[in-house]
Amino acid sequence: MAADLPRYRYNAAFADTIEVKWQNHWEANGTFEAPNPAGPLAEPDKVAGRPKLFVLDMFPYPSGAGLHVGHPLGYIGTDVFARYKRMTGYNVLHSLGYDSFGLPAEQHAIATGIHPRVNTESNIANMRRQLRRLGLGHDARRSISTTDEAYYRWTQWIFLQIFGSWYDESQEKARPIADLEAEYASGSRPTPDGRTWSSLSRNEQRKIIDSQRLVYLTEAPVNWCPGLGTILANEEVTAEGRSDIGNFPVFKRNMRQWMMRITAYADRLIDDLDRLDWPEPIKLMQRNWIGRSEGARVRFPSPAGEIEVFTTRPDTLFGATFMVLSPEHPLVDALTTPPQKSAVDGYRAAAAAKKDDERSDDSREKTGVFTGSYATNPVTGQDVPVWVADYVLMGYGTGAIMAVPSGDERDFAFARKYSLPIVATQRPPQEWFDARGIAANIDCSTWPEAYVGDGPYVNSKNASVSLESFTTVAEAKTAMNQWLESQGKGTSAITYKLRDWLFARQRYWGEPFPIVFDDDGNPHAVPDAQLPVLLPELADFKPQGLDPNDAVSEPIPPLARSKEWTTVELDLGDGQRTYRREVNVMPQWAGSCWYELRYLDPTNSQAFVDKDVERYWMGPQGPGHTGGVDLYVGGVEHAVLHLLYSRFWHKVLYDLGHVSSEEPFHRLFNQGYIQAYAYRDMRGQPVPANEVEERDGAYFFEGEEVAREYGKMGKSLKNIVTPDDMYAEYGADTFRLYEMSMGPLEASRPWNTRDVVGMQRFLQRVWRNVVDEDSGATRVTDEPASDDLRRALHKCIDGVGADMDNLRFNTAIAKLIELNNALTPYVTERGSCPREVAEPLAVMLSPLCPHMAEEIWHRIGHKSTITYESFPRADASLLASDTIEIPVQINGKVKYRINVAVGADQAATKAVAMADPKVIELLGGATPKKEVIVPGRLVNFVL
RNA sequence: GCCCGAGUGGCGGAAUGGCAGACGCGGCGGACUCAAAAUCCGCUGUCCGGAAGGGCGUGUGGGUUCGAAUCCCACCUUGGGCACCA
Repeated sequence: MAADLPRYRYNAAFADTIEVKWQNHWEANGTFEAPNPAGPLAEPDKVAGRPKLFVLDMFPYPSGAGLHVGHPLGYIGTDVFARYKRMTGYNVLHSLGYDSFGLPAEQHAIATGIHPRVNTESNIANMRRQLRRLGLGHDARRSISTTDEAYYRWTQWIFLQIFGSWYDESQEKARPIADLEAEYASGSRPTPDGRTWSSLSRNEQRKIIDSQRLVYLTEAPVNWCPGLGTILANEEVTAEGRSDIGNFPVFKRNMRQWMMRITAYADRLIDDLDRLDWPEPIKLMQRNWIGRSEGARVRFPSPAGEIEVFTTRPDTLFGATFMVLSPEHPLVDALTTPPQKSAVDGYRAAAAAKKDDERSDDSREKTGVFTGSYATNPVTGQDVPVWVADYVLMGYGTGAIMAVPSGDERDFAFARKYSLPIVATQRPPQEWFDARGIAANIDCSTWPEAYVGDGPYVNSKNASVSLESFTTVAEAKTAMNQWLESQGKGTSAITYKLRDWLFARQRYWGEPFPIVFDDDGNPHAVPDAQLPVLLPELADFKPQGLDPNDAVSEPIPPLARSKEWTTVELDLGDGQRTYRREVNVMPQWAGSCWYELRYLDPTNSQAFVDKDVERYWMGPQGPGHTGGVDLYVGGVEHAVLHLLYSRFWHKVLYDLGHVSSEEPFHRLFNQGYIQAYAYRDMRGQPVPANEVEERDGAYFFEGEEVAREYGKMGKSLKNIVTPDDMYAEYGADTFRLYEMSMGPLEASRPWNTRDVVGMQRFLQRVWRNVVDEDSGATRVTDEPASDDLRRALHKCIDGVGADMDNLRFNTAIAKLIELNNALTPYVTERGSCPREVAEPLAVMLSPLCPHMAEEIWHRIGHKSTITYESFPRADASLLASDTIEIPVQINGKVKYRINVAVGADQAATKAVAMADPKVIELLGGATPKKEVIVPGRLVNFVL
């Protein structure tokens, strides 16, 4: 019965009382407000003399479903780290804002008629409430939302900075577009057709300039769904080429779109990865996404004109025995001979019906058809047949390849299937033949597969070039590239998989473009004084649905509906004129490309961030350092897109001199995910996970056996557990502690509510050791602790500090539990708790469970917050003991343990071992063949 | 198909070349209680054995080493990512 419980028992109700009390106290006192060196939040005297630390969580979307227990994992981790670092003297900036534009709010608005802003703001309010109750030490003044007009004013401003720039390849940086125009005007840069700048019409000049901007309009291939009136992502298109929603036809076609020239930064985005403190797998994913490949463009003469291919292996050109064109390649018609026409047309029709990822399925057998024509290999002069195959995609390289079956697995399989010639260009090493059980030879008819790697070149010379003196790919590539260039048959080239970023959406709930068009269709920047360009109020947020089968219609986005908004009178230097506004909006990525910068200076109305403030929090920390956020924590799902787009925007801002850091995120840490079990009944319907019982390894719901699966938490799987459930049952401190104790931060793990109670029991024991449960009085006294307890304390301090530095909160918690387990019998026996243990224990606990620590801190007599107390330092003299127990092994197996003096050398250690009666017995009079004695570690006798 | 992770008690995990299983959950036994809950104490990898003690054990099979959960090779399972990228 609750009435029988001690009045000051630490339980959920009591935790709720103190947690809410301290959350209110911290808020009222601005406990976590971080001072800036300059600008509106400047408190220079508080900044002086402290190192800085900028800790950042990935920007959350305020979902209408609210948080489940998986969401705060990273937020708790960064909070523990930030709180720990405050205790070691750092000026820590930690805040959290909301990435609040986006599709779900818009779809909610379409469904309900409620304005997306209303819905978005209530979602944010709910998420703020859930997170506040967690006790996160955020600087609330810095919490911005991308939908704030004061925020997206600067998103638009940055867009205009990018729009107002071009990439100067010679300087390898972005520069203002005015510089480019000045170069044309002065004649230092020739115009494309050689006419003088001043002889061009204004429209001609505009075309030249606009085509070089970092943001530009171009025809780009998209999935156009006229029935929905919008463009769809690949994943929104079904295998049948219809829309997921509404089942309307989808047409793949080119449409005029805003693009961002991220490809201009491809090399820097790859190269600067080397200077970042990121997990290697993430760097690898970015490198692969950018996909830099160095090779050559080679031209093969053919009856239909030259066919250009890109190859990464120009050194194998002598082995190119056929060519393959993508079915969409423009020369296919001209190359197809009359007898082959029906076969080629049929193949092309079949390929057109397939989706790219289907064509990209490597397990699928390669298919193709012969065009009937031959091209000429430019190094051998031989005729090579030209085929069409759907595994070659038009979107990559030139849409045509030279096939070298001896050196490429796909080409090899294709050549075998269609009996095309295979000529070796390199001799594989002997081991290669041995491993495949065939005699070494360069007759590929005996080879079971292609050979890829270094090896002496064979069959690789003509009258003017020979590769046969080379043994490595790199040397041969260089030589072949030189020859191709000297003969005018090709050029060395680098291609990238990365493509420019499609930056327009036919939606309502996004940032409007600060762009207007004149009567000639030329885009102009909206003057800075007129930012932000606000979203117009609308009654209906849906894109205009059109005739579902009209493939050539143009989208009518929601913003186009407001006639008084789309038309605007402006004076852009040519007098007052009428312009029409851009009616697309920006993608959700825009707002998340620079949010970390706004946390630094959230209220600045003069600049997106004060330069001194940016330099302080994010500037380079030494020569060659990129600068950027000191710790960025988030899930691996953003490995490519968000992290690449933000890096790109940041580099543009750096080039234009707006920021001092070259990279936005210096150190990246990928947290794991919390997942959960879900259960389905016989019909495959999810059943409530919290009502499932386990018996003998099987699972039952209402008496019927159900199947268990493991995966995400979600409403539809009926396995959601929310932070609110945890606050009600255990309190925030227990919840925080449990999430941190489940495993290392980077690991994914299953949620198990049943296990949470262990952390609550731990906090109860701590509480009871310091406070009398019946009276609420402190049990802390100034009596000194015993030597043993003091040693346990310092061992704990030493270990916990190291674990916190390395984000190893799970083992830090285990060490704190051990200390408390040592303290418990001590307090039970004496009825009091030594202050010299209670205080450091409270301080060490405070990053993890700040409310209880703050409560204890005040109950034992302190008046100010525990937040800025110094983290305790271990006394080295108390860490060492006089003797140490080490194992004695016989043949590498532990048989016995001996105690030796700390610092004993090999001889002394051996002497102790050999003198021990048990060791003598184990040796049984034999003389060891070998003795391995590692001082301080072990003794091993090999008999 | 390719790339990158991960496989340790009944469960989450600890140990990153030197004592496998810290800490927590669960389970078993005990104390307190009329009883139950809560709390506290003890035990808890597995096999053989009455015990003392011993054998075996980190997905599987090999290898390196005095010594391997840890390093190397091959395979299996599983999670994530994806691009036939020429």
